[in-house]
Amino acid sequence: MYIQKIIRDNIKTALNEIFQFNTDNIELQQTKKEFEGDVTLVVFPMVKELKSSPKEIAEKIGDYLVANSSVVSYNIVSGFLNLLIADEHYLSFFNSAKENSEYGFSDTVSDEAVMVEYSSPNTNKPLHLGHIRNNLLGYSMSEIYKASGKKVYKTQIINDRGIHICKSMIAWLDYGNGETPASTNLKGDKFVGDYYIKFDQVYKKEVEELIKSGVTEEEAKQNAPILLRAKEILIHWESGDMEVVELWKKMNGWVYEGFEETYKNLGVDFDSYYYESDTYLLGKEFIFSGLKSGVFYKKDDGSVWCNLTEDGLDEKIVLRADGTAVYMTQDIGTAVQRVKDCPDINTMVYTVGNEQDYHFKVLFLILKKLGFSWSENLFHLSYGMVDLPSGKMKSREGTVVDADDLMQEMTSTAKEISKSLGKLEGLSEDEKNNVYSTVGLGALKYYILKVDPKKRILFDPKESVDFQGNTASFIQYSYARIQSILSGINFELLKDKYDRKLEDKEKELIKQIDLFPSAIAAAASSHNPALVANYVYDLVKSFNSFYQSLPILKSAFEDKKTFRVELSKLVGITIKNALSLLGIGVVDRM
RNA sequence: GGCUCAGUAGUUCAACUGGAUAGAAUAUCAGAUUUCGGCUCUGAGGGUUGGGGGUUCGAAUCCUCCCUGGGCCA
Repeated sequence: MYIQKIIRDNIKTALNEIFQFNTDNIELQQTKKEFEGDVTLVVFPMVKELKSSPKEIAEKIGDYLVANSSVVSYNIVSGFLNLLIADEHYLSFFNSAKENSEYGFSDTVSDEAVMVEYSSPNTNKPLHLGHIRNNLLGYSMSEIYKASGKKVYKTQIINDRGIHICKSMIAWLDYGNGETPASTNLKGDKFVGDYYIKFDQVYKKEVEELIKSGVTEEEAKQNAPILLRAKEILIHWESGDMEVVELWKKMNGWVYEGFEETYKNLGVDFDSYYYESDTYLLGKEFIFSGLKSGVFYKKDDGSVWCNLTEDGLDEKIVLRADGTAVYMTQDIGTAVQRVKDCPDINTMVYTVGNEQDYHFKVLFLILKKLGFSWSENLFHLSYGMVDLPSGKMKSREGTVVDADDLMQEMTSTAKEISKSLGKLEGLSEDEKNNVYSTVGLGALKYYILKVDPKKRILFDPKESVDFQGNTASFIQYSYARIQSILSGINFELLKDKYDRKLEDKEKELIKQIDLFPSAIAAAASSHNPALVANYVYDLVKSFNSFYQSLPILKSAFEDKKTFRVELSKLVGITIKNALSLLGIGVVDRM
């Protein structure tokens, strides 16, 4: 049982008994260092309701708590009630948590599931830095939901159809000479991506030549021969032309192999996959039922629209005049399909960049108007762009940071640093490589996840490999240090009873550990992994302060030493568990 | 033009979603230690929270006008 929760309950009873007042709005916070106490109740919010002065209310609650709970004393500073909690309370919490290697994770699983969509790439080019942020956010949120007791489905929708893949196809037909990823020793997604680039080069050249021959720029852009042929392929694909479909399958297959490798390296995975080629025709049935119920209306040209002006938005097209689907149509259909596939879903999270904020606002509103019960619990996990110092990333201009290259770079930087520290003697080559990638990728993941998703990140590769400061390496290092402390301990000599007053640093550390579950809950409800990242950083700082001022001796068998060793161990478990929610691993030595 | 998100120490980020004197790291500076400077400790300075106005016991946070930047929509 967690300390803050117990105090919260105690205060509730106190309010009920003294004032016959019931509320869930109890504002607790950690007491600031300058004041005496452990937990602070802010009494201002109840002043109005209770029609009494803050001081009077605080006194009454304080007296009640001292008499009826583990609060030993209190003080009041202008409407802040600072409560001092008995050591035994911390010790009993500590005793119940210390052997639990799953500490912090919920041990019950809700019947209701949340589906998290992330990654969702196009199949014409490799994953880049933007996808990395997307994947890390999606994966991390999934793990955080799980830890908070939710059942989770991880999924993605792959944009496998359309003109972009046809461009790669036509370029491969023209210039591929029958080469394959295997024959060129290239990763499948890179291989296909190269033909997309090839297409663009040829296209630009053709446009230039057309302009020289006297055609206007606009016309040239639309009528370049290679583009016309790509469009033709798309039409063949849509009519189910066997030859085209086979080629399409083959090339997408290469891409998927490449993607899987990247996902594996990044440490993310999925429970299911949706493909646009399966879903792009979905959704029309709901347009028709929406027309009947008056949610949508038809314009003279036959296109179908949704009027959202009453909700402060504008009108939105949901079906084209020729009866073909737009993105909105598909997304409606896909959402319904997902609930059909997994009936226990009651929440869906879409991890998509903030350039689509408006799209999702509209989508959620339309689903609500169509009357789906689950539409109340849709969330767009929107994130800012990852910029480079040199400017915005554009796939055609070659300034993208490729996901695989970046991961490789991070790993080799970690290798250089580890080598110069030289603490990995005696490990096998495999073990060493594991350390390098855990540290290198950890640095990347933490650097990205510690930032509020809404904000844009200026990604400076140089700075990201700076291992000083608020970084994963710093946290991983603390974990490794704890393991090295534990490795010298004879656990059979340890005592299991501690009868003494806690020292400040010890208490501070226990308090910090105690906050882990609430950090998870907060991260889950605000859809923000950065809260977990900041939590673990604070924990490590508390630990370092504890570690520096209180000796932890290797031959621990006295009360004090035993206690500190076991406390360090629990800190290690907590760090490991918290990092795992961010997809970051730990190592015993580094 | 309309909508929307962001703006916090020199820099990168926090601030438990309205709570106490806005905190860390990094950079800078000053001490300590010594092996010429690097590593490690200790400490200091650094802020009109983009700007003005409002709401209340209390505002970085909420409302309202501007300014700057990003993104959508025509």
